[in-house]
Amino acid sequence: MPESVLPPIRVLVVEDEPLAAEAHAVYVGRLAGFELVGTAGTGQDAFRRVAAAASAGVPIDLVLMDMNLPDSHGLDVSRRIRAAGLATDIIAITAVRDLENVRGAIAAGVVQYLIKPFTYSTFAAKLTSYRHFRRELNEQASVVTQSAVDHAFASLRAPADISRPKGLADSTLNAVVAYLQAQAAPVSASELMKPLGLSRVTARRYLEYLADLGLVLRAPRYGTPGRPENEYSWTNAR
Amino acid sequence: MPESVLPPIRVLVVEDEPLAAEAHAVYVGRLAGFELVGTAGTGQDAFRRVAAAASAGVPIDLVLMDMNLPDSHGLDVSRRIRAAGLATDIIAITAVRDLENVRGAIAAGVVQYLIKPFTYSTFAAKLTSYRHFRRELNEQASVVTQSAVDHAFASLRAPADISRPKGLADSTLNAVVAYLQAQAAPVSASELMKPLGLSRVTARRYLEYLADLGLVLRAPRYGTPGRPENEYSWTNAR
DNA sequence: CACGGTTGCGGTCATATTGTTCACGAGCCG
DNA sequence: CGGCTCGTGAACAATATGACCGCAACCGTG
Repeated sequence: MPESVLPPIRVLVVEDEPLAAEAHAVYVGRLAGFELVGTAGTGQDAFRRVAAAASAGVPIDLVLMDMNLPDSHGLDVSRRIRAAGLATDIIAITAVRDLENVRGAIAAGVVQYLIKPFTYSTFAAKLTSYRHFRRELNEQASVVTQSAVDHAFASLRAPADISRPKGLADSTLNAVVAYLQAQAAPVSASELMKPLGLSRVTARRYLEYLADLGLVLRAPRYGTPGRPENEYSWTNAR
Repeated sequence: MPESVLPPIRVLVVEDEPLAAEAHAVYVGRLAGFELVGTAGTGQDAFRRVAAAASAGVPIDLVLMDMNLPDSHGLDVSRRIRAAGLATDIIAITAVRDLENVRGAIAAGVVQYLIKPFTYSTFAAKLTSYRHFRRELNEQASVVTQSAVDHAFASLRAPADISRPKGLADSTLNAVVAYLQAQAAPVSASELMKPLGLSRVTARRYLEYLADLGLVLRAPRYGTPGRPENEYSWTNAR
């Protein structure tokens, strides 16, 4: 079953302060799987861009929305987007951190809430977890089970485990990546253990990590007796 | 922290089928910390009730929204509530489980997505996790931290218990469903084994499962020698 | 027209092989 | 020397496969 490479997630940065806007834009550009489609400085402009993109057939997938805009509040813009029925997800970015705003953000269908100031790693964690969510939904042809839906919703939450190789050693990781890149055909965990001298458990752990990161594709291999074996292949995309 | 100080979460059940509405109402009543404020049978009625309660100063906290309503779609009602800026959370309840609806639900700020039919324990798990979320937010003073917000979001979408029958793998199930949906003509178990690389036994097991769920139709195929072969076709129900 | 033979799928079971988890040990750093 | 990190091996759970038998409809003969 051919698994297509995912198109990048199209992002619009909404932020009135030029310096911050620039910073966010740079951050987005640094992340794999995201494509910056522009920045907007006002609520008006933001809504227009989102609506225009949707009707032009190249919808904006994600908006990084500052709450404090010169002409309106970010929540109002979010509500307008909702009211128009646009299928755009929104991550709120704000220095305001009172309860009412958080509640309001959730009620406006905001997917994540980032409090300024934040570090790049926090930012990256949020967006990565969003990418995770997108990928999981895309892997489903059609959502069939409650567990699949639960999984998708759960990956919208903020895990701190992104890009933090916990329990993984850099040297081993490098070896695995190098071997995968050299190999044209997909590789299974058992096939990895011999050439690299790793145990099955360890090999699988690294492959699984890379798959979660979206760097390798994972697909079950049928046809042999026994539980199906997952095979992993390096994605040359990007 | 004493739980009794919290006011109950006020719930509105939106469901046009009287039997289901009654069942949901009973379920809500059985859960501690929730208070049923009524049921609505149409989208119009639902919106009116939510708006009226908000302006009367006794806002509805949570709506259990059926997606299939006689006068409009649940997502449209959700968008209207959003557009009005009402701080009400929504849990979607639906038998429809395609990708588009799930995406749309998230974009409409839906907090959880329950697939009908569900057991009481699934229902209870979803509402309990929502109650957790409410409590966490209420425990905060007016100023919140990033980690507190993260925590709240996480428990908002915490996965509940699941009940995919054992012996079936999600990835295989997805592959089968995807193939069935892509195929216009009915498919037999043997015909499924080649394109997906599955054995006949496995293919049949998944097809049989989907048939039991009512997602595919099963019919014997006559005219060929040998025992008649069952053919399965995706039901485009809805 | 009746009736046994042929055919090829339906259903079940044992088997194979991996995924997962857990406790433990080896190396490293302070 | 103590604590932390990472890999290993073993035990257990999960899940597809192959083989086997029986069945239900076609297909011949009488």
